[in-house]
Amino acid sequence: MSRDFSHAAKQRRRSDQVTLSQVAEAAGVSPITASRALNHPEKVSERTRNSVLKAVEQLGYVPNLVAGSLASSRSKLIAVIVPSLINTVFVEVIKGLQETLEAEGYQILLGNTDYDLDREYQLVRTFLGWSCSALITAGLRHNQACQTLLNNWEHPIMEVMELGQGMDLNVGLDHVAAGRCMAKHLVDKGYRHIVYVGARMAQDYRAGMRYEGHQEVLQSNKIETPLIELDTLGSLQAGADSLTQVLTHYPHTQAIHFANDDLAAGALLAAQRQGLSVPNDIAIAGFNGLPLGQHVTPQLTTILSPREEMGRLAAKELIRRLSGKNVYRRQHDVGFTLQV
Amino acid sequence: MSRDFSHAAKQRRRSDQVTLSQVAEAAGVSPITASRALNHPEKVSERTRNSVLKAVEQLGYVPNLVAGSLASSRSKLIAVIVPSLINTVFVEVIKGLQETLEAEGYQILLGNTDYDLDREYQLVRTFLGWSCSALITAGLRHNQACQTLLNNWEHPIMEVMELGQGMDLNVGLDHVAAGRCMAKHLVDKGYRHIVYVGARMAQDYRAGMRYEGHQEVLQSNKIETPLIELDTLGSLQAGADSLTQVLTHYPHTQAIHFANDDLAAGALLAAQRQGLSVPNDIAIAGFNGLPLGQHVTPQLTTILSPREEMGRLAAKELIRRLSGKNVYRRQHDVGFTLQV
DNA sequence: CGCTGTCATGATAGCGCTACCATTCCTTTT
DNA sequence: AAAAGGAATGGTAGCGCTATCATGACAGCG
Repeated sequence: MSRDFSHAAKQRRRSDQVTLSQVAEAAGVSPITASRALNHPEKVSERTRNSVLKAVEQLGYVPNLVAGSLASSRSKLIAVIVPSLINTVFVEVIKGLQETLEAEGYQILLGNTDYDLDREYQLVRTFLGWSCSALITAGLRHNQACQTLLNNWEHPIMEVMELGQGMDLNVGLDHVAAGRCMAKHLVDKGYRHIVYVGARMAQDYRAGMRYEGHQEVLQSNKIETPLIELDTLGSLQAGADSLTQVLTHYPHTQAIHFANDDLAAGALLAAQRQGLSVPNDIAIAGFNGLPLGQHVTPQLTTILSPREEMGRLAAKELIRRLSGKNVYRRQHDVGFTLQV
Repeated sequence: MSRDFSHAAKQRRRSDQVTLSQVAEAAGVSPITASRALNHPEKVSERTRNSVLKAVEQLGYVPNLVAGSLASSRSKLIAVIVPSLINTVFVEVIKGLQETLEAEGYQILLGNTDYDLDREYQLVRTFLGWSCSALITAGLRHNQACQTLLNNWEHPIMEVMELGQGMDLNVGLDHVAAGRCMAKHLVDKGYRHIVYVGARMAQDYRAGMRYEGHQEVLQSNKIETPLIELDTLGSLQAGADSLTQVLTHYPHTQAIHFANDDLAAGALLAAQRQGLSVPNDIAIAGFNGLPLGQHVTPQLTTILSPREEMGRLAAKELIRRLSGKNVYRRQHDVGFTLQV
């Protein structure tokens, strides 16, 4: 009869990773004390702490965060979901978030929905599975499944970019008001033939909200509200192309209100190449306040949104909440500035 | 004597999360079969699979990926470490990576080193703790600790952006050659007073490599190689400012070779504002081929690097490796194109 | 008819860590 | 002096999942 090695055979340390127990042994303490030395240094004596840290160093121990998260059902992960990385706007928000969160030791789990709410739901599901400590998502609109899932989730949720009644925390700006603001500016300047150019507004519904504000103002001034909607997302090229389209369809156009600065700058540069004078022959307005807009001549008329600041503020509020403090406000309006 | 409730008291399901066991029970199978139904659907009968999926749906089960990763010591996480998010170049690479990885069900764990190699080491440590399946990092230079850590790591490592002898996989381009290429172009055009403008080249050492190539060509043509180095990272504003600086220090300058397109475009637009004709009064060259450069008039002379493509290619090679196939090559030169 | 192989499923034992209580050894209080 | 409180440490038992092996059912085969 052969010996029973079944138990030994079941040993399955698949990696030769150094574990906390080995560190503990080397430091002459119990595993749990070693854990405390690393995660709650104030709870152990200085002597113990030092010997544990020394052992960590010597053995080249790298904490297994997966195991730690499972045991504590907490993690230093924060999910960030954005609709696009092409649009620099989101990247700038991510930058603000990242800067602030990383300083507090949080890691960003990044997801891109490509403006698809079903994709968003999938990402949320996955991210919840990683027991993230919080979720940051761009926008207030979600599909039903996502809404339900998030309502039953016990961690903070931060919705950024736009302002409104969110699920939990919210930092953003009022896009309808921004659209109104720019439209009012154009009307006040005396323009009466104003075209709005948007791109995939069903997806980028915030551009749609700005168009709503735009419409409101123009209609109350009894002005037509022609709209040109592009299939492609904002880019310099799309902006340049749209200029031709506008001039063909609406030859009397005096001003174009673009959904964003990429489009506007593309059109402005294209206009110059075609020998059109801006704003004498045609006025061009954008949205976002991209650096580019401030460097072209003439400067682009645009609405400046504090994107990095929005990210930073959102991250800060989230951290307050995560550390158990009260948040100042659940809703933050970061506002916008008209830049002429 | 009081009864012993210690066992009951220790029950500590801290969340009311639905577990796989509950799903299994609802579906009338064992937990392990439920696990198989979800992760290896081909290994269970269709009947079983369906009843498990139904139970998942009904109970709103969200898999706990942390537990799964711990048990299998695998995860669908991929760490991505970049030196900056301000520089759009890295964002474009991330975009390429993200697009490809997300399609294969991988999640991106994003880290930003701010061009600090010690910070990079910290990030790597953290990310290894999440048992990522792979690590993607920008650049071939790492500090000693990081190098050691990664050498002992058993998962694929992908180093992007630059080309050379890496630790494992590598996708990038030759920056010295790029610098040489542009310098040669400027010399061939007949310019003899050429200034190189870089920004924080100790950190952004790839810009430094391009400067090396630039120097090489100029020196072999017996041309001086004046250098202006800025403290701030590339931006339109910095480019505009540097133009003044160049013209003050080197009034005879015929051409400026900028470390990147942000700087170059900023200078070009500033030159136009000052009434200088480009390239007659002064020629301006950049690096990267940002869309902006192609829309200003005249078009920016630049070196086009396929950044999104680089990300996509890197992701694809990584996925090949992760799925156990052989990679085509460990090193990929994505090349560059001179755009006049 | 028993032998082997294949397929679907199940039982067991961890993955590496931390929550929760228990214990020890002090110092402080009345 | 005994009781109470506090600080440092340790033992035990999971967190929710999957790897590994074991089992049972059934088909094919000489």
